Amino acid sequence: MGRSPCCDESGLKKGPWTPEEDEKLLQYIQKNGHGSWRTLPRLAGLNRCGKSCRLRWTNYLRPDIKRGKFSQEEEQTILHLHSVLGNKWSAIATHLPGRTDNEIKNFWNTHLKKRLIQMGFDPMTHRPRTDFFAALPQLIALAALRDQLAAADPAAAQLMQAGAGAGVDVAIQAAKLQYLQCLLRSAATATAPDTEAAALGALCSPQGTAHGSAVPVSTDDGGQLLPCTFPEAPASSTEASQGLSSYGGADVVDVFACHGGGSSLPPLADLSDATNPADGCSATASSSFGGGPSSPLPWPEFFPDDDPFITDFL
DNA sequence: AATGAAGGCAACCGCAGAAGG
DNA sequence: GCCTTCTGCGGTTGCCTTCAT
Repeated sequence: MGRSPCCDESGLKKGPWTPEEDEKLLQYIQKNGHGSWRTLPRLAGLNRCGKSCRLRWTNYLRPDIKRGKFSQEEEQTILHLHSVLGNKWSAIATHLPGRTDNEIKNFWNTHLKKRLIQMGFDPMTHRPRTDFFAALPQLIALAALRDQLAAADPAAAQLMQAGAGAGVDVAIQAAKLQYLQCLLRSAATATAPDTEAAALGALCSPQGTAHGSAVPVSTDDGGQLLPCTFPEAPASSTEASQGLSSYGGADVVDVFACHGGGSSLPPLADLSDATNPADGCSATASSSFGGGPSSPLPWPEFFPDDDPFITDFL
């Protein structure tokens, strides 16, 4: 392009806005409208570039801006829309009255994205991260090593328990939870209608409204999407669920539930087909860890019948 | 109480597309 | 059709605040 940025002009102020500047900009726009952003600063008596004025207005001074924490509903809406639209912050912002694209973007980057990663989801695709399962054998091996150490040398095992061992426990429990979500998703995707709007709606399980919320969102073409509900996942008394919940309490559970029902993306072979050898859930489980055909779950070692994790879940 | 780390947010930068001449 | 200008968007940065040690 080669066009020099408008702010290159020397002498123009940058950085945080002062209350006086805000007042000038606010009064000018309320009186005259913003018109041409290029000429606005001069007309309003501001030593700023037009771009800076526009940003200040759209992200902060606009009277219809809603400030404060994002509600649960807004959070879910962002997650849904991001799974469909990607990083189209302005498009997402149109579905959240009073929220700016910048605010949503910041919220995504500082909260939601991290949370998805912690839960083992790829924040861009909203799918379970395959590397999570790929790393599982190593984690299992570490856990086994710790157990052997415990038998041979309790002191050494204690040391390990205090270090990596604890992390392994959490990882294994997280894997269990994710695996179960995969199983649930397999069932859910089998019945999901094949339309974008319905897929968005199907991001959430239809049952359960314990503290769920219905979030009707519009599609770009003006259509109304199915309202989404966010069921409360079964509480677990295990360390794993406690550990996961500590990332965000009920929020995490809700997000998980929301991501457990499918997506607008093409059906995943590795998720929808539990017998698929490439299945990130079942193949790794059954082939690598020897789940027998008699077991209702492919990972009998990890899902014993009396596992509180399972009993809580079922 | 002091200090460093981490988190959160406002603002800037550069690019792309639309609009106008 | 081409060039220039303007606007809007998404990514990134840097400062301020909060939290942990």
